[in-house]
Amino acid sequence: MATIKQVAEMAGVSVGTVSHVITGTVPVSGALRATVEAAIRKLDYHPNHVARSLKTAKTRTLGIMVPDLTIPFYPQMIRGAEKAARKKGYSLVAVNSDDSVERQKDLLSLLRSQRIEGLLLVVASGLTPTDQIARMMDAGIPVVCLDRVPEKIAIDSVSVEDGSAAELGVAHLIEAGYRRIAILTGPPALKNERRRLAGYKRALEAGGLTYVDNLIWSSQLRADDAAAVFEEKIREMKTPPEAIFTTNGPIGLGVLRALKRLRLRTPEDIGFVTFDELTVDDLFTPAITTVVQPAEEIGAKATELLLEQIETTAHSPKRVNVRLPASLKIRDSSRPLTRKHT
Amino acid sequence: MATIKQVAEMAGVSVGTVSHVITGTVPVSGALRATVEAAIRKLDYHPNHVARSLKTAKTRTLGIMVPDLTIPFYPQMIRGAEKAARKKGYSLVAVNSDDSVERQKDLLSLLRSQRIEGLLLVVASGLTPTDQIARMMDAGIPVVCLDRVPEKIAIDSVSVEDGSAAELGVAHLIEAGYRRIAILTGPPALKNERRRLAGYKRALEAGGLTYVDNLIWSSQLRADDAAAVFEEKIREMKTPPEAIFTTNGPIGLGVLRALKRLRLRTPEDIGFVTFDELTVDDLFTPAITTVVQPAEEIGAKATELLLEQIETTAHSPKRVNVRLPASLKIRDSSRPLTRKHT
DNA sequence: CTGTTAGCGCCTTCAA
DNA sequence: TTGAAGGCGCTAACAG
Repeated sequence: MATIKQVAEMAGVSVGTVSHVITGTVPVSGALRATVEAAIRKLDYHPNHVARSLKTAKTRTLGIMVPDLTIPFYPQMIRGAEKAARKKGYSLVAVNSDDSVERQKDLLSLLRSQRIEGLLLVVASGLTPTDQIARMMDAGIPVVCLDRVPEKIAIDSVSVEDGSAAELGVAHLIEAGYRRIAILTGPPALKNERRRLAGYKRALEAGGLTYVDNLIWSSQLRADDAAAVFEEKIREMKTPPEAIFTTNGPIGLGVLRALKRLRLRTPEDIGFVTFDELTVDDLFTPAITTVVQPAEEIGAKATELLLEQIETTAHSPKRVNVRLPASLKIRDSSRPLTRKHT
Repeated sequence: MATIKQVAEMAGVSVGTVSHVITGTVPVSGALRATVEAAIRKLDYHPNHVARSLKTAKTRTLGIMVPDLTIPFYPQMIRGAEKAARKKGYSLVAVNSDDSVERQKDLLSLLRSQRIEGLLLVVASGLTPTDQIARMMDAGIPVVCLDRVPEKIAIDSVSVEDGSAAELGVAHLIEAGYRRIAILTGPPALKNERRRLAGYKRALEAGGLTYVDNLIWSSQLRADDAAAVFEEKIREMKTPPEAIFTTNGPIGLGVLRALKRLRLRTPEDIGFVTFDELTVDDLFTPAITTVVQPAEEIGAKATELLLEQIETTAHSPKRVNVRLPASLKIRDSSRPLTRKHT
């Protein structure tokens, strides 16, 4: 690998001059610039970011940590983040925590060693060790949380407007004539899940319905778990609910599997609306009505926030919590109810 | 950010000693080790990888470039690569080229500046500028290609066994009773596509069928394009084929869309088998029979190959081209034909 | 075992 | 506009 010194030699100038033409911070005469550039090409020289970073104490690298790259929501988010970062000349190093607090800890440490200048974080779903994050911020590395907003820590965040997004979905079911609407959320330990539940309640109230505790269920964030919980609940009820609302993708998928096993059709036997797209295209059935999060926007917005913090030396103490609106993609699973009900 | 010097000071030892306890290359007495570790914790010290890399000329970082993070195949591949890399203490920086040769060029340059020690590459689908890649290898940075195998360049690669994978799918259709089987491939410029086409032909021959040119179609690698080509072909034929085989996911999706628009059902009106899973779960219909590539394995195997090259200084000149077998996931769209045919 | 020290490649004053 | 030189944080000899 060629070094700046070799380039300087070949061009017959000093390393300083080469550095100047590369960074463009100091003017260099056209003639010299040309010889230098020729040398760069001839040697296939690529400035050593490592050395540059050491010198400038700036890596121009951001970290982004997600729980699972294979959940479609996250690659979309990453794509949004990457676009925003590149626009400002930053690179992204993406890591996935497998939703494990342990791994998250290791990776956080790794990212710090790599001297990322800022972190986009989707926290792992266990009890988030806030001290890890706090230490990062103490060290002057800005952190913006996405999607999941951790509690007990003042931190910038960007996520969907949980409450109104859930309201959107549930209100739609009510409007379609469904009355006994159950909800299956993720762990109540997650703030987002609680806010989605709150949105559900608000929608019911606005629709003149009262919520009953035994229609409010929760499970872990895995499809299998959700399927098991749902099946059990349905089995132990005399009359099943008219519709089910789920607050995220994996759980929605689990419910769908359970429905199949229970030989229940949607919407014929039960109405269904879920957070997050369950499949990649509209042409598959059952066509599920979904509350769609603006994944790319979330990634982009979070990155902008992060870069702002990085680039303004001023340590602004005010926390920003951006909430982006969701949209509703209406499909078959929430078709208006025609049967007679109370 | 604390430095090694501060740690040394607090622990009352030399930087050398601190370095020794960190790297573990030189034994340090238990007592000193303990004080040093205490200092590290107290200062929240994280070794500066940037400085270390500069000194050792090793970044322990691999690059991986894919055309599109939102195609499910690639995140799976990345996951496999990441696991394999982490096992050996390497990190991955993932970038996506948007399938643009231009962007690929920029990113290759960026990765070189970042001093990655090896590259896992899925080439962008235009005319791959092999010189870019060649220069990389000349610079001593090993490259392993995944999925798409570029031509006109001797390079290690890991991908599915294109030919036999296609054979698998087509033979299955034949066995199910289909006779006039059309194929829609991606651009013939891609070697993989040509090999899949060859597999199709082989399967036909083995089944005692002859292939006819007007049942061999190709389109760009985008769903829209595939849909358009398929519709046009179907429209201009007097008798449509009994089945269609597509050689990758986006194209398969396109055909599915076209079928819907044409009001053709599968398998009732036309049998259908495609490369790559079209949806995330089995419970959606139409349930399409697919040739499934071992995505994670491809990523893992490629990484192992790459690391082997990195860690053996010996510049072994022999090229390895690993081909992993695909499996067939049989679903409804290839149900045995019951109608009478020739 | 422990300490000392010379760079790794680059950018950035500072002088010329 | 150009060149010379210090030092970023760390590791790897080497010396003690």
